[in-house]
Amino acid sequence: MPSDLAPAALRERLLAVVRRIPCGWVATYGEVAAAAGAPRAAREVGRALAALPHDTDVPWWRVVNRLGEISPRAGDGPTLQEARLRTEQVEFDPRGRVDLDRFRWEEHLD
DNA sequence: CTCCTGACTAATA
DNA sequence: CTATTAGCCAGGA
Repeated sequence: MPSDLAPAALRERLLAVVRRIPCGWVATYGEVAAAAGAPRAAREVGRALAALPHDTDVPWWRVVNRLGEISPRAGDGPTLQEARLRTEQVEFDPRGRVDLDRFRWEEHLD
């Protein structure tokens, strides 16, 4: 597998993976990176999502961290992300976490 | 070029 | 459970 992709190309590939996450499912940053062929690019996933325009077609809200939590980011809170996931029938624990055993999207199930 | 930062993870303590 | 350390890698100053 290609491990040395141009940074810009990698970003597009990561976003392409996110676009494939079905409604009602979530994926972790590490999963998205691995599916894109760059298992060490989890941080790049977060950066790519942060740079998305408001009118993007990329379902950025379906990406959570390895614990099933909405990763805290600078600025405004993650309430919008949680609301969008709830709209898709994704459930949250009292701790504010998604049960990855039930809602984690795995590429081979695509 | 170096240095710092971060929507990440993993391993310890 | 929390705290610390380390590895990671693209961007920005």
